[in-house]
Formats: sequence, structure tokens, C-alpha cells
Amino acid sequence: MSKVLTTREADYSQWYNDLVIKGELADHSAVRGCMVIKPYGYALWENMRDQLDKRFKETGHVNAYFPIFIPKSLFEAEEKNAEGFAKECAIVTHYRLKADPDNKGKLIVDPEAKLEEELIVRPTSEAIIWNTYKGWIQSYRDLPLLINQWANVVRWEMRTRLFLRTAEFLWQEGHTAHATKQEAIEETERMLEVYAEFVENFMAVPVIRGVKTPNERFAGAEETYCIEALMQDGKALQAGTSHFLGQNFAKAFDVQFMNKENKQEFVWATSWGVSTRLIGALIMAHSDDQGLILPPRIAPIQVVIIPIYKGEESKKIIDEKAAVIIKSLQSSGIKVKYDNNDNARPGWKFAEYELKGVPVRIALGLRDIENNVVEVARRDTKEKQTISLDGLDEKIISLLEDIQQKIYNKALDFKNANSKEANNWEDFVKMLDDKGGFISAHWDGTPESEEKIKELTKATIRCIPLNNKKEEGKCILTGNASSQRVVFARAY
RNA sequence: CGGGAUGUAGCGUAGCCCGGUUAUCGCGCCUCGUUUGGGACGAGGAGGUCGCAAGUUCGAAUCUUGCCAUCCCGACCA
Repeated sequence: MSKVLTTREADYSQWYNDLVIKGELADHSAVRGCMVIKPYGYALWENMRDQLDKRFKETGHVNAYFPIFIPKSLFEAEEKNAEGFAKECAIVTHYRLKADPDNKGKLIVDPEAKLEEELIVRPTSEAIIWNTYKGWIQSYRDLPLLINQWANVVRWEMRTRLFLRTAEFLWQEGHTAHATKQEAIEETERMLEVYAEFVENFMAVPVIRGVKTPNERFAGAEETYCIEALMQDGKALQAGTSHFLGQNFAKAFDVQFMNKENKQEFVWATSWGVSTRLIGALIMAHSDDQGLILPPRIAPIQVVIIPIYKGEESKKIIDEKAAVIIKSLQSSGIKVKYDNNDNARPGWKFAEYELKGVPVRIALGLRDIENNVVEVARRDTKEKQTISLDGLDEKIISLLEDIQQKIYNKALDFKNANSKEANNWEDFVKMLDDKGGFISAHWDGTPESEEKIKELTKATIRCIPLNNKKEEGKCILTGNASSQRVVFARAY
């Protein structure tokens, strides 16, 4: 039998695409650069979304929804932001089609229906939201304003990739307004930590927390905080960002409030977001050649039960026994699926659920029922064991926990093994070409050398880690003095 | 958007260079039977705008042009 997936040595991209498509997460769509998220993939997204949403609410945020269309005049109000996104915007210019007089059955854009002002399909919502906030904020009593939106955005990227960079993607974007700079910075840092904890504890992907260099900053931000994850091919992936926007948007949209001293002040802003790109991170961080490996805490199906029977009669007995087990597992809060589809044989189902990354598989046959046991297999290590049905729920719960931990530890070991320090240019280049990974090196702090390094090696500064230790050294490129190391990597 | 490659049934493909009857094969799908502890077997069957459009030709999956999509390399990308 041939391998289900191509090996990553042969073609990492193909391996990744196979995981997405054969793992039933998403498909290419007929629309350029867009994807269709399939039910299984969407269920995964919903689980991630629910966990994040819960944390947003715990930190005082509420959800709202703003328009998908942004009038051009609003969009261009914050100059840097507009400039940064201008090259990748989809634009609505007309509002009507009409029958093509020269081509029966076809439609053309009605030239009569040209919009007075073009509408930009949001690539991000700062503009429309800050324009709205202007009407909501008058006094310090209206602050802080802590709002999140779950939405889709469109960025017309040159080159797209399932989940990682699609033309349209799903995300959440938090937009907050504060009375003081300090408070806004605290919010920015708080939300970065919310992301970091979610990605590490639920997605089992270890990250580096840091800030971007000015070059890599969000357009319109004073400071961009980020979490960076490492994929199995040694490339880095930006998994989430949290921006301190200063008063840039408040000034651009004239959002002022009256402080306690009866003085008008501009508010301080933050924005932060994570997207369906996280699913790409999940896939590339954990999966193997047999398919996806999903962490139990966010897996749409945590346990799949596969009956093994001969003939209708034994099927019935097993169905009944399974029903009891399922009810019990469900009452313990476990997401369980029973696949007694008669069309597929057990071996096929085993492979299928491995491809989909279901953490635990239980096989249940007549001989198990006789012995009051089940066969339990875990996806991460592929180990199988026969365990007693007595106290099954507790055993499964602790098994799921163990899988969650093991997956994380494995990814952490990988990240640690592939995080190195380079002290000269030769080593630096060699490390990048060899295994990639996070490379910690000195940089003189100038945009010029950052750019040059990127040009020469394709590596970018992923971040300056938070709480970075100060260390005297010499820039890897120029040899100029440097006060700290920064993290380089080739990235998606 | 530049360079390269690709597009044939749900998936993977042969055929294309050198145009010619009814488009090849495997998997999957449907029916019946035997099966069921790691992707079952037999027999029969269904399924195709050959990516789309135009052109050349008596005749186009095959040649030409344009467009669309996908992949790779660039450029681009908070």
C-alpha cells in the first residue's frame, strides 16, 4: 500500500496541502486565493474560537459587529494604516449588473451604477471602528471601551496558501480605547498573553513572545507585540499580534474624551487579532505522515469508537454496548463519535481517523465485551493498549490530558532543539540553510542591516523577545555594537 | 505581478511531442454475494463540457491565442 501522504523531505508544501485536504479541514475554492472550510475544519475553528472568546470575556471584552465595507475616505484617514494595506485591497466600485446586450445570458457591470465613492472590503477594521468610536466616546466615564469582533477580512495577497494566507480569512479583531497610555500598553500586553496561553495550552504550540522591529510593525501602530511559533520544516510563523496604536487613530478620527480635569484628550488605542492561520500553525507544528495530530483540548472529535463485528447479530450487541460507553463518556464531557458505518471496514476507519487527527481511538469487539475491556489507541504515539471498562471515563480523561501534554512537550523539544545562537555570519547562514529554526543573533538596530540580512538570507527578525536579556555584542552583519540579541528566522 | 510547471470522472493518472472510430488505468461510487481486530474479495454497473473561451482544420484532449485556477521560485505580505 502506498503512503497516504507524501514525505515532507520530498515536498513539505505538498505534505501540508495533503494534510489540509485529506484531513477534511478545507479545500481549494473556485475563487482565487480563497478556501472552503469544511465542516470538520470549521468545528475545529469553532472550538478555538469558543476558547478564545471565553478568555476575551473574562478579561472584560464584549463582542460587536461592524460593516464589511469601508468608504475610501474613511479608509485613508489614518495615513500609515491606509498606505500599508493599499496594495492588497478589494474594492467595490459598482452596485448593479445588467444583461449584456451583445451576449445573451451574460451579465455586465452596469456603468450607470458606479458608486460615487468606492467601498473598500475591509482588510482590517480600524478605520470603520474608530470612525464609530468617535460617536461613542465623550467622557473618561466611557472608557475603557473593550470590544472584539469576529469577522472575515479580505487581503488580496499575491500568493496564497490554505489557512496560512488566503485572500479571505476568518479572524477576530479586538479594538480598545483607553484614557491613558499606560492602560493601553497593559491591554496590549494582556491580550498578547491571552494569545500565548491559548496557543500553548490549547493548541500545544510553544511560542516566543516578543515585539516587532519598526520595519515589521503593523501599519499605524506604535508597537507591535507578537507570538512566533516554529513549524516542523524550521520556518517560523507569526501566530498572533497585539498592537499598541498610541493616539494615531484617535487623532486620525478625532476621538477625544473629557478627562476628570475637564480637559479634552485623545484616547489611547490597541488592536489585536488572531486568524484561521492558527489552524495552519496547528497542522504544521504537530502532524506526521499518517495525517493530522490534533490536541485533545480543541479536537472536534476527541474519541472515536469503532465497532468490530461479524454479521448483524454481533453488530447489534456491540451497538448496544457502545451506546452505554458513549453515554458515559459524554456525561464526562468527552466529545465522542461512534462510527458503525457498515460500508467501511475497521482498518479503513483506523486510517481515516488517524488522517483526521482524532486523539484517541477505541476499538470494540465481541471478545472485548466478553473480557470487559476495550482496545485504546492514541494518535500521537500510535501506542495501543487494552484496558478494563471499569473506570473507563477517568482513564480516557487522563489519557487525553497525557496526549495534550506529550504533543506540547514534543513541540517544545523541537523548538528548543532548533533555537540556536549564531555569533558570526558564516554560522548564521549555515544554521539557516541547515535546519532553519529560531536563530538568536546580534543586530545593530538599524533598518538598513535588517533589510540587508533579509535580502541576503531571506531571514527576517521575527521579534525581540519580551524580557530580553541585555548582552553586549557585535552585529552579525555589520559588526557594529549591539546591546541585545534578536530572533531571526525564515518565515511563512 | 515576473519566471517555471500543471489542469483529463470524487481522487490519482495514461494519451498530447507526431490531430483520426467508442479517451486509458487504478482507487472511490452503485447493485448482489462473501466479508469485517490495520485501508477486504468476486461478479456486474454507473459516472467525462478532456479547466474555460476563441481560432486553425474535413476532423482537436492533442496545434495556436487569450483567460481562469493550482503548485514551485521570486516579488508581495502587520
